Formats: sequence, C-alpha cells, structure tokens
Amino acid sequence: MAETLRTGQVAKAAGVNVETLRFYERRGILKEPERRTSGYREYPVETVRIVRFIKRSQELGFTLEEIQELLALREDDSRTCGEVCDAATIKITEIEEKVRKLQSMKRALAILVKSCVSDASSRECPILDALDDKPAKRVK
Amino acid sequence: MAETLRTGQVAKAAGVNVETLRFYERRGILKEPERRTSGYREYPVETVRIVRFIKRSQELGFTLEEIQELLALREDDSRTCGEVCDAATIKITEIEEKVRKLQSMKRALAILVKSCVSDASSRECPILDALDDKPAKRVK
DNA sequence: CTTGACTCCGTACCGCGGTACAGGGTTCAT
DNA sequence: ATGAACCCTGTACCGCGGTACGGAGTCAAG
Repeated sequence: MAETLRTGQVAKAAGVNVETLRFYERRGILKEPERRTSGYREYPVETVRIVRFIKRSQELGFTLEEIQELLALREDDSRTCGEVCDAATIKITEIEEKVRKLQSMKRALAILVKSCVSDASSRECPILDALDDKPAKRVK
Repeated sequence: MAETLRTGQVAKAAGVNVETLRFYERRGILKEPERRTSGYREYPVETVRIVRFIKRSQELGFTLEEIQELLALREDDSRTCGEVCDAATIKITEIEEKVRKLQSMKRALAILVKSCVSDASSRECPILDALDDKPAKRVK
C-alpha cells in the first residue's frame, strides 16, 4: 500500500505528463515534494486531485496564476479566515460574471436555432448581440 | 457621416490595437475588407462589434478557432439551416458544460466562505472536491 | 549483475494569441 | 507644399503553458 507516489504514477493518474508536474513545481503551483535519497520525488496521493483540479479549472478559463490563488485558499493555516473569505468572495463574483456571459451567449445561440427551425430566411443576427454592452432586446 | 472605418478607428472603438486587426485578418477570423486605391482598408462599421464579440468570447474561454466557428454561424447564407442549427446546438451543449463546472466551483467557494464564517478551525477542504469526478457529498 | 523501465536535471523548443518594430506610402489641414 | 498623423507590408519578438530532448543516475525482476 503506497503512501506516496512517484512522478510517473501521479502523471498517469492525473492524465498529464511528467514534465508538466515539474513545470508546475517550477512555477510554484505544486509545492516541492519530499525526496528519497536517490533524489526521486515522493508525492502525497492528494497531488493527483490537485493536478486534476488544475486541468479542469483551466478549461473554465482560469489562468495558472488564478488557479494558484484558488489553491492557496485551501489549507492555508497562516492566513486569517477573513482574508481567505474575501479572496473567495471575489472569485465567486468573477465566476458569476462568467456564467452570466456564457448564458447570454447560450441565449443567442438558442435564438439562432429557433429562427432556423421556424423561418429559413430570418435575417437578424443574434450572435453579435450576445455579448454587447447594451442589453439588446431585438428578438422581434 | 462615415459608412466605413479605417483600421485605427476600428481598433480604437473596439479597444484593441491595429496589429490585432491585421492578425485576425491573417488568421481568417476577420474577412478581408475593401481597400481604397491607396491600399487603405475600409471596414464596415459592424466590424467593431465583431471584434468586441471576439474579445468577450475569449474571456469565456473560447479559442479563436471556436470563435471563428461561432461567427460562421451568423450570416452564412451558403450553409443549410440544418448545419447551422446542429453546430449551434453543439456549442450550446459545450456552454452548458462550462456553466455546470463554474457553478460547481462557485459552490465550493461558497462552502469555504461559510465555513470561515461559522467555524474558524474547519479542516475539510471543499476546493479540491469542486471539480472532482465523483459527486462528493462530504459537507458534514 | 544485467537489462529495461523509470527518474533526475537542464535546456531548447512548440503553438497560441498577439505586440513591436522598421521602412516606407497617404491624407489633410494649414 | 509640408508636417503631423495616419496607414501599408514584412518580419521579429513576446508571455503563457506546456513538450521534447539529451545524458546520466536508480530500481527491480530475472
């Protein structure tokens, strides 16, 4: 029963390759693991989940730097609760903004689909309206 | 009253710089505008909205290639309605997936905030659970 | 005690999405 | 008719997030 994992095992389990782990370590996004005397890294099993979290977060449009901040929110004994709380609240606001825009885009696509179905010669284009500044309302 | 705009005007209005327009043109994401005899580009005013759409879409995690597809959905007289419809439907599904994940992350952050408020010494970390495969339920 | 898979480190390179010149031509207001 | 402000093309470079070596050491099974 392995309490620790080596690079290859972590990489495989997390679906990334070994150099990516090293890259994350250099970037400071993964903290340096223990080493055995040979120099081999010994990762805690948890690392797999962290790496997976990173990859998924990226798909959502977060940069590595932002992800680093997100990860810093967990297991940060040093910072005061208030700080963590504030940071998390800011992130929540950002996420809500993303969701809002995505839903706006989705609505635009839905209009497109509907106009397709109902009327082949529809001329108005909802796509550009989707993310406009002005709250467009020209659905006719 | 200007019916067309020049690069500088488009760039300024859209909040990008001139070379970005040229770059989009090379990439095929903006179609080549008319030219006056001097070689100066003459953009239709609509271009400003297109560029703004591109920038906003990027913030939502779409690549230029995906954005190109989105833009292709509009004003595409050649393609059949069915094709456009199918493509839009696929995009909608992708968007829903993004939203789902974002909301999952948001929930995790909210738990974090709440645990902060209620109990300074809470030990469980919701962050890593947020985007896990398994539908975690350990809120205790 | 060898062989093959794994790991180490360093450094170089990649694709994406731009950004920044250099070296010219155009416009237009004065 | 001239100067500032704009535009053209081409090419080189940038930061991000990895990816791919090369050359060497380690580990475990046979």
